[in-house]
Amino acid sequence: MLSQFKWMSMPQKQVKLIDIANKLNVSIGLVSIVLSGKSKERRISDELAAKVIETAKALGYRPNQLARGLRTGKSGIIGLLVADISNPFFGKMARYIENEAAKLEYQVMFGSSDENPEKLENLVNMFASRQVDGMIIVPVFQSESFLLSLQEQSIPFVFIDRYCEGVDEDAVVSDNYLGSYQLTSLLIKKGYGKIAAFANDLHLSNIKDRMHGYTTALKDSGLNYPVEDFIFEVDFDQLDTRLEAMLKQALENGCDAFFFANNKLGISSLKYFDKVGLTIPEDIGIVCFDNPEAFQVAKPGITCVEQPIELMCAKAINILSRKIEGKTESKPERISLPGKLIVRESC
Amino acid sequence: MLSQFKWMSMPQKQVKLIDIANKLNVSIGLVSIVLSGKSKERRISDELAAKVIETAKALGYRPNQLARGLRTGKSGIIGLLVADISNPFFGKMARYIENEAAKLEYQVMFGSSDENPEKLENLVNMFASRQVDGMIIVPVFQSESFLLSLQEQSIPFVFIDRYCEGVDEDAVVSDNYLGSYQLTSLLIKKGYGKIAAFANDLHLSNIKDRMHGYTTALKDSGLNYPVEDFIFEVDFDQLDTRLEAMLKQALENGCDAFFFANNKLGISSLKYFDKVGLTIPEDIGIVCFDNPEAFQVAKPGITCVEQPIELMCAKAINILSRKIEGKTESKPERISLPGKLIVRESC
DNA sequence: ATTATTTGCTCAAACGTTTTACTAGAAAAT
DNA sequence: ATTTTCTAGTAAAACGTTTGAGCAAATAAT
Repeated sequence: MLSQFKWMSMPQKQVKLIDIANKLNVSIGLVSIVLSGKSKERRISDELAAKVIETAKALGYRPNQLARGLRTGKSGIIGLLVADISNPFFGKMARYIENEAAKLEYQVMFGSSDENPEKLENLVNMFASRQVDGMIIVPVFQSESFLLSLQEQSIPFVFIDRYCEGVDEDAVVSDNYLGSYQLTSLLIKKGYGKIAAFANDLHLSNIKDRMHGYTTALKDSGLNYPVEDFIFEVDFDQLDTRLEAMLKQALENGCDAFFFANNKLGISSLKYFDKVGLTIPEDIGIVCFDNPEAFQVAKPGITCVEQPIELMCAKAINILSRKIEGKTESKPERISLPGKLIVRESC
Repeated sequence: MLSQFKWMSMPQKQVKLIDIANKLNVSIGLVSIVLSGKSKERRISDELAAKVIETAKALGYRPNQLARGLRTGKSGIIGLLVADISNPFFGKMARYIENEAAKLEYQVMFGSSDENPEKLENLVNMFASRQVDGMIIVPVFQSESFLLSLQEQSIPFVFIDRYCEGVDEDAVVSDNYLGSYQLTSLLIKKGYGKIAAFANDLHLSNIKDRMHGYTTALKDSGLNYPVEDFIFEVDFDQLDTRLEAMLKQALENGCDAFFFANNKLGISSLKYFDKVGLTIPEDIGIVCFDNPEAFQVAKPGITCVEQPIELMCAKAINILSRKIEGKTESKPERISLPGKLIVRESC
């Protein structure tokens, strides 16, 4: 029985312009003109154009975007460089970028840098090699020099989530200062006196701004303690090993409230507090940047600031597409969009 | 001041093979040979090869993958088609696919189908148009016919998360039957008598298998009630509007326990139960497929089955890469990998 | 000393498009 | 009747690679 070997059937070459051209005895260029929608301006007769379109459809023609891209110099691809696509925050970002890009007929390639400048560099180079029309980049610590060199090359990009100190490029971020100020102020208003702040990497612009909001809120409230004793830095890759020790340390320092600079820190800490039997908000108060689903089902719910991810992505794609089209009329701008304060029961 | 207009500086054309060739007064082909690592087999002298590599580095050469791909017929890209990249389950999948693909020097493009067959078809066509070397596809309801036609074309793909009934292709899924059987059995063992099942789309193979595990566990325990009255189907896009009504209905039907077929249903329902003041596990028992972070911080923690996503992705890439290399020796296989039962306090 | 082989490189076609320049014939203007 | 303009199309170069075929010089074999 042949049917047994059905999975061995095969090839069926891709149909290309020349196949259509041959079938209709016209030139290959004509087919190209018609199929790229230039029939009018190149005054191809309507009947012939119709015939071309028809046979293209009949034959199942699909343009080869590699060839097209090579010829036109546009790949129709946007590169998205996040820290880690499996982090729900970046997952959402990817989705909105995908949506916005699709509106402009772009497709998205992504890469996860893991906050590692070398990985970022490799990925950016790969993307450039693939002739992406532009990139949306979450910059990482110590990537300035490379990103500066990237600026010299003719490929447009915009930062998202964070900006990069030494690199004067467009950036779209949420208002990290404001959100953190609000969260910290809320803790203070609720009567918590010694508030610890936990962050993953104090070098990143978004984290810096969040810490700035935190410290300023403290100062504005007249709370004066050696702030540096209350700011804890713990890398994501040390989360399992170092976080608990630091939380314990903070508690020993007399902290009765916690400000977490992002969802991963908040979630991991929540597990710890549960383990050691601290009750929220009685024993300790908690607030956090980001609004993952976990904060909604946690008991009590966690007060937080939700970032305007969709808006950020729309803005970013908007700016990027203008840059791609060469409308580089204006100086790079840093757009900072306010998030939404969500008050729950954790403080 | 010129520095004011720094952002207006520009172009710096991409350097290509011919630039290197000219600089060294050698042929363009030679440069290509050296840079693609074929110096030995094409016996280029070591010193010249070294010089080529050196100047390539000095000039910052980056191969144009569009041109390369056009010539070689390989793009080095794998397409990943998920239902929604912002769903943490698929986010993790994307990450592991990215990792595994990177090992084989592939890059990943993704697309979200939203469980919509037309979107899926469009995305697949776009990917094919971009000459992806292969695809990893989460098939959706009513995409059989299109996927069958895709089989006819020479582009290899493998299913992940679900298989597609009428389409005989390789698939890597988690053991949905087993996991669901375990979860349901656990509920029964704990003494819950009337167990409702909630699913998003009863047509999908993974959901079918989960329901099968659920019903079989019931039957094996001698529990006999009109199962169809206890299976609720609610689409993701109806989650906000219909879910609550169905949960209420289930409760009115006397259900004292719930089996949720995926994380989104579980999480949303959790919020509802909290709202109406039902306590878990006393009033009702709960189990769920998937292990999102929310289930770890929820109080009580939610008993669930964690899918072996990383392993699934490794397997999928493995199979796909073999297909890409044309080693299509064997009949398509369906690989089903067992997940991990995580018992918490929700039942 | 001739022939055969190896070494180290060059040539040019090809991949599938897009697009500029051109042309043959028809229609319009002189 | 000749020139001009328009119409509807063709031809061919170009995009940046890879690669099979070829070739001259050097080395080895006879």
